[in-house]
Amino acid sequence: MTETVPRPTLEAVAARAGVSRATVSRVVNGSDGVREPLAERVRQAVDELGYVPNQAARSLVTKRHDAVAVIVAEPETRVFADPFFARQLRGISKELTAHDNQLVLLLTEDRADHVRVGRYLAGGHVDGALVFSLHIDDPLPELIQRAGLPTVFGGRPDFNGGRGGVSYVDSDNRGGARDAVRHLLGLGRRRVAHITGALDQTSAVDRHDGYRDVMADADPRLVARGDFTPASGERAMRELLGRHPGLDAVFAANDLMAAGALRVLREHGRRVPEDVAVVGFDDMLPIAEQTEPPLTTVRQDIEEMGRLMARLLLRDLDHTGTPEETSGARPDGLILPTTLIRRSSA
Amino acid sequence: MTETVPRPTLEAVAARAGVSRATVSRVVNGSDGVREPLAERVRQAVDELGYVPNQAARSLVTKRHDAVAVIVAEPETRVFADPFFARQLRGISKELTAHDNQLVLLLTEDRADHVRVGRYLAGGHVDGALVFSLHIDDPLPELIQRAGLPTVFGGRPDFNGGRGGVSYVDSDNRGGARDAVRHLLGLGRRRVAHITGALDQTSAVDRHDGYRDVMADADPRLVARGDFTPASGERAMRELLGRHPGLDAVFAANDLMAAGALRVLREHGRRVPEDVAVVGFDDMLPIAEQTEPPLTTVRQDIEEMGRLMARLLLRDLDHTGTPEETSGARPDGLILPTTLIRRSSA
DNA sequence: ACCTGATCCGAGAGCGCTCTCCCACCCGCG
DNA sequence: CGCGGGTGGGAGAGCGCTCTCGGATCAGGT
Repeated sequence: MTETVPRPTLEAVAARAGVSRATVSRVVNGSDGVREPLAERVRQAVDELGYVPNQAARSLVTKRHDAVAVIVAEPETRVFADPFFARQLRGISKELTAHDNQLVLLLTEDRADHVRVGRYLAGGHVDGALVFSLHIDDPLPELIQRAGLPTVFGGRPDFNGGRGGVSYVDSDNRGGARDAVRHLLGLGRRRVAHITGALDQTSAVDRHDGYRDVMADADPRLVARGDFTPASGERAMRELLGRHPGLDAVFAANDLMAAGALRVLREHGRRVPEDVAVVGFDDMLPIAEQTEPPLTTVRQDIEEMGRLMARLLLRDLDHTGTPEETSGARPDGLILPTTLIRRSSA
Repeated sequence: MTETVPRPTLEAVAARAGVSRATVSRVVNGSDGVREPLAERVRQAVDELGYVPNQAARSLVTKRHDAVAVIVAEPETRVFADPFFARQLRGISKELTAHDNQLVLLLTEDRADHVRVGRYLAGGHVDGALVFSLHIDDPLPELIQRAGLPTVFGGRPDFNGGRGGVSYVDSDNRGGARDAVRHLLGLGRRRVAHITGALDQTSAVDRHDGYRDVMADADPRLVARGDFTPASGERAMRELLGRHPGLDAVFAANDLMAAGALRVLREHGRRVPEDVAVVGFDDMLPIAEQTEPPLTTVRQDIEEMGRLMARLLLRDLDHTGTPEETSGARPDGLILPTTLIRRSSA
């Protein structure tokens, strides 16, 4: 059926244009040193034959692959329940394709996968890696750094030995949390509670820190621990209501938990926002818009985050010519601003 | 900092083991014809040097890449708002890595991207493609098929000239819809309305067809058109309520629209499920569980779908040796069963 | 007119691997 | 004890490209 037509080679193009392989190569790769009439003839031959360079042959000699790995650690299914992943991927994809790089996706679940990923990276198939490590003490980040590939992390990683020189992109979780709490204070609320996320993730820790920055001397009983799931939001809300019935506001570390909290508040006859104001985090759509009432929340530009990760990495990869600059001048972390989205819940 | 140590080559391993390159190659690729004492010596040399084959050099001669492209067309952002994409990707990823294949992700948005994708596929970087085309009359599928690569589609594609021989994996949208409607009838409902999805997608068409299979002679005014968004669900529900106030059940083509319908029903003082029973489609979490009341819906095993797509493709790719079998015996479509998940809304 | 230098292009090596020969060796048989 | 078939292992070509190097060409200066 589909006859596998042998693809034209550099040689063929050269023959047709009546030049040497070297010249065709020069034209194809856009290097100067080929005068106009000749260059045009080559370009025409390329078009006529529909020539496309063989990437394998090329990287065999250049040692570049124009490909980067995106590694997503997802021991839990939860990662996949939210739409962030896709957004981030899209940001990355856009930036990558704009620079003619391919995106090789590596999804990992367990230790066995880690080994595989390590081998893959060491195997020199890609020029760099973009890594999403969600959990503190995840061995993956270190493992990857040790592979010696240029790497950018999504979300602040937490290395045991903070060696510095780790580049990453993250949202301003702490600042966003501060904004959320200040907004509640601005509404005249004084007993602002907090439902934390899973504290084995830096984002949850940072949001909690942001809350404490503003509510430094608040009653510690105003803080209940959640794990980012809706059920944990409900549980935490009940807990808070039980031990601190007088609370007049809640800042949940994500929208899912905020949605859970909302349900419990309604159950208990508390009106939102009149009796208790609620603020979430993420602006996870369509959830945040669909709660009752619609959720006031902290938005992070997740797609931009992906784009920046890719940009950072690509810039690193271009530094091939200057070995001296490679060691110093590394931009450690890049923090993206967040925006408070005001809906009806606060 | 990270000294780029030159990776050991086949040559180096051969030297260390005291054999020829060919022998090492044989051992590494698991082909027989190397006797045990020698083979062991080679394996040891491989370990000691930490040898990893250079994929570029390998595919240069084998013309295989052990990589498949996953192409996602997403002219609209909507695709990214739902978690399906990620699930499917995970299914694909699992199957692929189990067979030592890489996943190259290609996200497209507009015509320009189509050209790029076409070139990429023609460029022979991957052995096959997995394609998600969401819209009828999307030019991408044809374009990809023309590239001559083995391809499997996610969701029933809609070619103008139904040439057959197109392999795809899809959920049993029609059967699932029938189940949903029959369930409503089983509840004693008689005036069952339907909110369609965007009818430029085969999934929406099929679900609509399923509804009509069961409600063949229903009042056509019981059908309102939506486009899979929550807002369209609300709009459609209002429309239905307006022109057919006596309806006692609604089958929405997805959960997002069902959630919108639920809100409108509440607004109008209709109790769910007492006055109006509601069934959705997708079992999109966490939405489906979080509505009030929790949604009865049709679940599709989205991860399995991804896995099957990959499996189908890989099987196709293995058929390299037998050119005769390639033309015939192609499994056109694979339809996955759906399950009705009973919650409180119906 | 001759030399110098810059510029353009071609020849050829070689990237790391696979795979087809082909030779050497082992065994069993006559 | 020699011969043939079978089998294990090596030699070497070649996949399609890049890139260095050197030769040719051309211009300008003296």
